[in-house]
Amino acid sequence: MHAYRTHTCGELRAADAGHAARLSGWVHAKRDHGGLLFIDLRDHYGITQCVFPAGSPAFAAADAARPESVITVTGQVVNRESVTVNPRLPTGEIELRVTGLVVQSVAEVLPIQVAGEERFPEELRLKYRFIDLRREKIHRNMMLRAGVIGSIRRRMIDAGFTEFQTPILTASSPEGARDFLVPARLHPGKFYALPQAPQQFKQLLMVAGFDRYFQIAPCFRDEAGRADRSPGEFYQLDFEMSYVTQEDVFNTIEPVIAGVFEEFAEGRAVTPPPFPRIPYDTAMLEYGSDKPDLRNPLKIADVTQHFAGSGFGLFARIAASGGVVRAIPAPGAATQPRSFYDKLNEWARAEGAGGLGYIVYEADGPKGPIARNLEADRAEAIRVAAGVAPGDSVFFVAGKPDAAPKFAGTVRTRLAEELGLGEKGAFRFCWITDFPMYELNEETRQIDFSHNPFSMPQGGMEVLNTQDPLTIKAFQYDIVCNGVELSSGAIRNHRPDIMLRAFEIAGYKAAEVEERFAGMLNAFRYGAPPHGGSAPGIDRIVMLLADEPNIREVILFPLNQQGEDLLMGAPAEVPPARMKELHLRLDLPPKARSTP
RNA sequence: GCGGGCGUAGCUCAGUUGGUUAGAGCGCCGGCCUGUCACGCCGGAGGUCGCGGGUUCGAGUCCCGUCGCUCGCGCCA
Repeated sequence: MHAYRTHTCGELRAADAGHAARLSGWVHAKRDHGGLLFIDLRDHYGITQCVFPAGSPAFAAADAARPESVITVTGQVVNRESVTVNPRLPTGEIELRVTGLVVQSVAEVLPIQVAGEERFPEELRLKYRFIDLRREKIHRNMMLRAGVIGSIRRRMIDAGFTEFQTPILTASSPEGARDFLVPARLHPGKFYALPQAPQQFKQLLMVAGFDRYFQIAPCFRDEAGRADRSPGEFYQLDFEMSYVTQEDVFNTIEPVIAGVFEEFAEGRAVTPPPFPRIPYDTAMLEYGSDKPDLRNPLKIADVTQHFAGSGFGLFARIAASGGVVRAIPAPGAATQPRSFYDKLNEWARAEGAGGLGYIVYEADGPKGPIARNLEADRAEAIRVAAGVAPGDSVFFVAGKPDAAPKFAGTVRTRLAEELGLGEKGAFRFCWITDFPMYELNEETRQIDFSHNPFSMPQGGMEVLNTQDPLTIKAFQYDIVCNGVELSSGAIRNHRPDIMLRAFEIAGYKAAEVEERFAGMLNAFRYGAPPHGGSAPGIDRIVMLLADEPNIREVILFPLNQQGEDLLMGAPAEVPPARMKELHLRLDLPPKARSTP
């Protein structure tokens, strides 16, 4: 018999009864009945109940076995009597009657428990991640992650993409975040940067003629974490394609994304391709966000014109001074008590809004403080614009054109929650397209790139030379699922002349651009195909599929919010000899110096 | 960098208006129990109430400072 196991702990069935078997695993739970003792033995594959009758040679060893110790048990597979069958275990029809037990490794008292569903502080879970990862839910999350990555890889290869590994030790990339730097021993005073994304490399691969590239790519950014954003490092499905339009990119990647989600959806609905394409301006109007959650059926309408010059003075004045009024429908809310409206109004003030106006459309006409001062035909026009019927209400957000639409989006989310309108158990995808190429920096009053400076402006060189920069759209797009931004991508600017002009508009001198992006610009001067791509976040995809609110639940060994690895003790100081070798000397702030 | 929340036993948490010896569940240790499956029952050990200072006859509780964790803003696709 094999030294450790003839079967896994998830394998034995009624058909194995009567046979000898050997299992190895962790002591998941132990139930001592005096004359009879049970051990639930657990491994990666499942749990098998092991029985130790009183007086058997293994009984004493089982009695002494500690939870989470690793043991090997040998015995006979026996059918359980019908009343003792456990239908919740796949192995529940049988048990192992143990004749021999060997302890392979003793576990000390555990800082966190594996069995059960108690919640433990994240700090402890990360410090003892190797124990935490034994727990059922997170163990399953990691297997889901591996399955998702495998599925993505198969589907990308089937779609004609080739996987390449791009450098980890590289130069600072222009993504906009802070770089992680690595001192170069052979070049005193110089540093490598870890890639924020393989952006330039994948574009160079297109110039090199590989046509369709992808990579499950590690990306490094020295920025703070969030619940849905891993600090330090994360993974993207990075891909790029040559000779494509924006629609070609969408049509190629949609079946991959939808296919992966369907494969792991477990009954949850998935938007079938083609995903809705929503222009950025429309998204900001109708959803008040550039990452709308389409499970929420509510759509915002602009009703500024209906309040302009109306009898409702407050909104009329806002409209007259260049402000906007947005209407958010509240289906069926006409029957809500007054307290419902008061509560929301109070909430809106707490959120920093002036308030939250509303009209209740009852069967005999519009009601409420606004309706009392508003002309009947205007109230009716608003009802039509908001797409509501008698029995519904409409809420209003009024204010400056930059802030009001976004708060309308917040109200849209809150109303769907209050009214229980959000679709459950579904993955609703869309593309947000036509992002503005430039935006006005409020502080400096200068024109900045609003997203990626390397995307192609819609209309090319001509619009750059003729159009107001703030009205120019880029071939830039995001893929959004359930209000989560999964990726951003673009058709790239592969023309050095257009790129230099695009940078010139944002205030960059040609010499500066030539120097900073020498590698890519140079490559584009020797025959570059039109190309584009995107890079959906792997961690966020798994997070959605695992239905986890926190990205660290789908990462094996995540850094904490302070960017520390509590298990391995990183970051750490380095010995003086290494510092000398690297020609580095510390110049610490007073606070860090006094830290032990 | 800024703001909110939290910090009491190994873990999860309770602790009233400031008042005697700070509690419960899980875990741990010991005992009982032959059909449990997060077994059950009895008993026990275990506490610098994050840390420092202050107010008070008296502080887990009030005040100030500080540290840590977490969520959010800034930052970041």
